[in-house]
Amino acid sequence: MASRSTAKKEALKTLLVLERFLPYRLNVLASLTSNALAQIYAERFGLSIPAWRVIATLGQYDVRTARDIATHGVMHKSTVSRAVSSLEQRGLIVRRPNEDDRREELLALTPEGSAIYESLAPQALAFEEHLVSVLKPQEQELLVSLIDKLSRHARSLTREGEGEA
Amino acid sequence: MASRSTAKKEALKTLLVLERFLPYRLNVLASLTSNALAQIYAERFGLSIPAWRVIATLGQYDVRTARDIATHGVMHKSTVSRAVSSLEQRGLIVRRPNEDDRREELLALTPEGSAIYESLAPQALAFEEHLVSVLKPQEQELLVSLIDKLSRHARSLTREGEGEA
DNA sequence: ACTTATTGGTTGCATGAGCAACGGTTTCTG
DNA sequence: CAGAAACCGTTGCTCATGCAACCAATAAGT
Repeated sequence: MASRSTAKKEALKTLLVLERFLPYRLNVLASLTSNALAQIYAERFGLSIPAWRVIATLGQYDVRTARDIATHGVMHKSTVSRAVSSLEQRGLIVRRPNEDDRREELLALTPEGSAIYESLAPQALAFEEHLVSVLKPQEQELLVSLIDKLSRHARSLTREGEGEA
Repeated sequence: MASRSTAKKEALKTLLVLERFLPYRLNVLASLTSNALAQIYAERFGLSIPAWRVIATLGQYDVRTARDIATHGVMHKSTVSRAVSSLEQRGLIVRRPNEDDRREELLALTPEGSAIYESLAPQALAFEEHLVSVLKPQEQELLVSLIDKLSRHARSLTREGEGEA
């Protein structure tokens, strides 16, 4: 399992160790947590990640437009659009045209949607707590502050602050 | 922009603040860094994330099977399979059947693949360095150790250690 | 040795997401 | 006030990806 240091030709030297590469580590960790979390909202409620983010945002803010949700959840507007359609079909949210600006639609959770939110949010928080329970409270704070600092910086490296899921 | 605390019915209370939710934060940060990094290997070399991981792994280990790469890069085997096909077509890697076990194929970079690796890896490292330059060296170490601790723990919460990109 | 289970890798299928173009509205500008 | 520009949201297209079924090869069990 070790490295064959001398191949036929000059062995190319190891420039980068993937497991130590920060973007890789971040992706792995994000994937792990996303997947674990998805087991909650996908298996139990049939929600996709975007759908879950829509619900979480509406649970947090009561009423928002699709665009607000996209910005807030760092999702593409088409992603949000489809998630919203699907949630509406399932009767979890309602859309109401904004009479002041008829381009946009105000979205809100239905009672059924709220019920899901109220059931899901505590489970999500419990998961989070369980996840970070390996860290000391002090470490938890530190982690969050480091992540935020990095995120702010990373945002400035990309052209914009848009993105995907 | 604040919360309308008293809606028609009982306003549902905010249970979860998305921006403070760790899995969300991790996803945002991972997306930001992935996208920024992808600008390097996608725009300049036309590589996808899986392709880049294959190259990085082969650059690191010289010779591996597809399965090794999948495990190592936390990718699905079908993802790796397709990435490998595409890289082979482009002449960046070669496959050689393992005579000892003819189910598997040994993969290695071609000179062209190595050239890309040798050009790309330093750029990736430079990007990483630039990214973490907002953190003090001490903070960088801390971040990595926290991430690793969390990753190990998260892995134990999922059924397996497989995943996606 | 023969059957059965396991493993490495590929591929068809369905889903999901980004992109870009579009329709309908509002705002900005002259 | 008319035309251009910006903006919200939708949709067709394409591509990436996870899943599951599958083929070929090896290992395990009897």
